[in-house]
Amino acid sequence: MIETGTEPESRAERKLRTRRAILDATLELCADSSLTALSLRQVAKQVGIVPTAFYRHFDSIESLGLALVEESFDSLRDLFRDVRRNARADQDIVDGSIDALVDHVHRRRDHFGFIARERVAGPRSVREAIHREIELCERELATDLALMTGTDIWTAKDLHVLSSLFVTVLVATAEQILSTTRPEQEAQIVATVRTQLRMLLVGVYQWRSEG
Amino acid sequence: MIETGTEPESRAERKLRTRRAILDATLELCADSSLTALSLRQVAKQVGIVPTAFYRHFDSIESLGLALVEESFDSLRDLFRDVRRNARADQDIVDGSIDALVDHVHRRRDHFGFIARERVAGPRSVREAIHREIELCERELATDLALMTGTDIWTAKDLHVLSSLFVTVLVATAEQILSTTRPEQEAQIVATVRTQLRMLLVGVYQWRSEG
DNA sequence: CCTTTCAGTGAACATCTGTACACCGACAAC
DNA sequence: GTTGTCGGTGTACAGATGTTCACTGAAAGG
Repeated sequence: MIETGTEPESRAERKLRTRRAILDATLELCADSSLTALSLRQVAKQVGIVPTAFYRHFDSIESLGLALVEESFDSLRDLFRDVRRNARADQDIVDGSIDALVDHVHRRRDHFGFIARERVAGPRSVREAIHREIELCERELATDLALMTGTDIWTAKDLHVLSSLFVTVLVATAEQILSTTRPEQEAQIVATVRTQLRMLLVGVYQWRSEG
Repeated sequence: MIETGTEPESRAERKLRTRRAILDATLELCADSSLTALSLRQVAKQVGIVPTAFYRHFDSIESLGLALVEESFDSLRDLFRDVRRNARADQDIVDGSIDALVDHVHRRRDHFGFIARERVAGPRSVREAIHREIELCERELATDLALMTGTDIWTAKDLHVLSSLFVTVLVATAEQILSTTRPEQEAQIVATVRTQLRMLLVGVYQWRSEG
C-alpha cells in the first residue's frame, strides 16, 4: 500500500520500506503527547496500511518504542562524535560543543524530542532502555574526559560525576531548544548555556579530587 | 458517591471533597504514562463517580491538568522555602539544599513526578504553564542569590544564568530520585549531585561578571 | 413551606480501540 | 512450473472512549 513509482523492489526491501514508514509515522504522531497516548490504529492509518498489518513488523507499540530508542540514540551518538571532533579542532571547546548540539537537535528534532519525552513519560520498558543508553553515554564521555584532563588529579569517580553533569546540562538544553521555535529565544538559550558551561569550567580547572 | 461515614457536610464541602478526589485519582492514574494518555472515564471510575459528573468540576482533562500544575508548584515552592531556610541555618548550604530536595521529593512524589512528566509530555497548555512556573522559580532564586553573593561583582544576567543552572540540576536530580526505589541507588544519586554542586560552587566563587 | 440550585445519575450515541480470523497474491525456492 | 512463504487485506467483535440529554434528590434560599 506504499506508493512506489520506482523500479520493483524485492520483498525484503519492501518490508524494510514499510518498517521505516511505521517508524517515521510514529515519530511524527507522538511529536506532541507521548507513545503511551498513541494507538496502533493511528499509526496504521498514517502509514497507509490496515491495522492488522502492523503486527507483521512489531507486536506492540511498546516494542516499536524500543526500536525508536535505538535509532534515536544513534542520532545522539552522532552528536557526541561531532562534539569530540570539535573538541580537537581549533574552536573553543564550549562553543564547538554547543554548535554541534544545536545543529544536531535541529536536524533530528524528532529523535531528540522522542528521547526527551519518553525518558519520563514512555512505557516502563522504554524508559528503562533510555536510562541505560544515557548511562552508556555518560561512561563514554567520562573516558573522553579522562584523556583531556589531567587524569592524575581526577579520580574515575569524579570524572563520571562531571560527565553526568555535562550530560544533564546537555539534555536540559536540548529540551529547551526543542520547546521553542522563535530564533531569538533560541539564541538566548544558547547564550545562557554558554555562560553556564564557562562557569562550570572555572570550577573544573580548580578542582582537585580528594582521596 | 464518596463514602463519608462522618458528620453531614455542606454542599460546598462535599463538592470540594469530590474535586480533591478527582485530583488525587488523576495523580495516581497518570503516575506512569501521562495526562495525554488518560481518559475521563478512567478518572471517573477511580473516583467512584459516573463519567458525566466529571464535568461538574472540570470541562476537560486539560483544565484538570492546569489545576494540578498549580498545586504541584505549591509543593515545589514549599521546597524552595525550605532550601532558603536551610541556607541561613548552620548547615552546609549544599547538603542542606539536597536534604530538603530529597525530603520534599519523597513526600510529594506525585507532584514532582507530575511536573517532570507533563513538562515534556503533557498537553501543550500544560507544558506552557509549567514552563512559566519554572521561569518564575528561576527569577525568584536569582533574587535570593543576589542577596547571598557579592551582588556588586555579579550582573543580574549572570545571576539568572546561575539560577537557571541550579534549577536544571535540581530538576534533573528530582527526576533521578523519582526513577528509582532502591535506597542505595538514591544514595549514589545524592552523592553525585553533592559533588556536582561543589564543583559548580568552586567556579562560582571564582567567577567575575564581564562588563 | 415552597422553590431553586446543582452534584451526581443512567441510558444512549457514534466513534475509536486492540486483536482474531480467513483470505489473497506476488515473490522465492525448488 | 509447482509450491510455500509472507506482507498486506477485509471483516468482525467486544470493549472503551467523549459527550448529549433528561432525570433525581437533597441542600440552600426565599
